[in-house]
Amino acid sequence: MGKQPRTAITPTREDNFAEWYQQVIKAADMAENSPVRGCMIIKPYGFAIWENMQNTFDPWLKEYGVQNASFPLLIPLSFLEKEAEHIDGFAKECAVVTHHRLEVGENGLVPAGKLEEPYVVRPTSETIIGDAMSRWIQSYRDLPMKLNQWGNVMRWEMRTRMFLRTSEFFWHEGHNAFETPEEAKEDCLTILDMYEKFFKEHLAFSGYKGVKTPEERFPGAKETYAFESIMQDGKALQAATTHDLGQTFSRSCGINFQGRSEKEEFAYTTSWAFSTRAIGGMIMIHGDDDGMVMPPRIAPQQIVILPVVKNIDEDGGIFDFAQKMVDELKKQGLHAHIDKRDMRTPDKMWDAIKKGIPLRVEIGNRELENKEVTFVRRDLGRPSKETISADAFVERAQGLLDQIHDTMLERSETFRDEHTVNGTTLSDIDDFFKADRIGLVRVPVALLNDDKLEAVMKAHALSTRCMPFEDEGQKVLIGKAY
RNA sequence: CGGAGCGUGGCGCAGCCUGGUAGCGCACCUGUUUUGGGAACAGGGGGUCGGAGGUUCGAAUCCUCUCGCUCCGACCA
Repeated sequence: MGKQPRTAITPTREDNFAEWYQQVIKAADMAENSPVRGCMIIKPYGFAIWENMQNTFDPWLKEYGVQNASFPLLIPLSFLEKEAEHIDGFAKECAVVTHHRLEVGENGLVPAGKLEEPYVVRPTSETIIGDAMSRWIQSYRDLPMKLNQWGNVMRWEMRTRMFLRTSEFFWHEGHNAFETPEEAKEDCLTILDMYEKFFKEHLAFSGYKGVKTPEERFPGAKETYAFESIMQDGKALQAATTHDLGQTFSRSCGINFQGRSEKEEFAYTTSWAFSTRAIGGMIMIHGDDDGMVMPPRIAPQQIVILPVVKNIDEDGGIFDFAQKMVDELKKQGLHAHIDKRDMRTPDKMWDAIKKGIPLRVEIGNRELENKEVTFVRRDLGRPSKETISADAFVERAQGLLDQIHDTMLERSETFRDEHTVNGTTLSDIDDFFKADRIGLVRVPVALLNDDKLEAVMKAHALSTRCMPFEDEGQKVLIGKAY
């Protein structure tokens, strides 16, 4: 191939953000579309990110007293019917299983064996977990009960986008039950804090913790809390939510128990989740025009070593030298590897760049002679190129990764701050979006009662994102969202 | 579900208007020289044009129906 474009990804973010997003996923080899409508294939490099998220977050849940379990993929239709609001929210997007057999017909296989009662492929599991809880909880002594499952759900979305909205997606869904409403609320806030910690300290996401407006609440919830993040195109992304379900589901599912006062009582339940959508958020927050920029603590590959050799079979000792480094780095728990593929070095470099590997190390004869390495930080690019002794690199590696994380988080926070503007009136909102500015507008919650707000929101395809805790419920963020 | 666009080797496209059984770039394979920010030359393999039906001596090209995908919108993790 001849001249390459200035950036590894075409188009650039500025030129066409949506298309750029797709191209980053493709270039990093994270996922691709599948033969199934709205469902994607998560490729090994993409799935490794999800596995790392699980490996990080799951121990935190266990520490908090949550136990993992697994509930059926299929939910009896009648379960969904139990909760009116819940149905309103999900009925339109349910895949339904109506048969249990295939027979050979004139035009191929046809469904046979019609089910008495259809099953719904779970869009979320409140009802079936609630049903189990109704049997498992008999006494206040059985509370609190904290359950979680890592699994997949299906929502027949009209329009899908890889990672951000697919018909089938992976997530974890937690379902807790408590004796009192205070405990349930406390649970929601505690888990929201865990989410914030996870997103900030591991994915380098900035965001706002806050309460959802009634329109944006989970169907059936008394209150929904969210960690709301902002993407480089100014749109908000709900990265994680916790729902205070009050007694809605305990009443419809029959989660009752004998209380301390010997009376029959209904439990207070919560549910909470984040999904593979977080990967989409990582791309849109951190990615640049050369592709993915992976947050170091979640990166499947943190350090890649590129041996710069003339001939892969005559490396002059570079591989041994590099392998010793890898061994040392691995002792520190770092994910380091040598790219030994039979490819040209420049192609390996671009591959590492597009995959967003935080630290790229080059070792050629120049380095070998002096026991040195040359490294480049993905977040800063070429200007960060440095040559230091191999020993020093091994010593500094963890610190460098931490610095990369800090830089990425700081960038994200700066972006959030620069793209959140304060307003006081409806026209502040209108003017902002009329001027094609990107970001969120923070306005007094009193505006929510203004009759004309709806028209303004509709005109610019806006929604209320959340009422940030930091504003003590006095302000609401309004903007576009994924 | 409304609007727009598109389905031709793995990917991106041209060909279609003015029918004559397929072409380009990248990727891939072989060889030589290369390899520190996307290599060069030479040779080579691979598609029947989303699907069905129709018109025609003949269809990727024309007609009808259908399926699917992408983007914008409404809905939503």
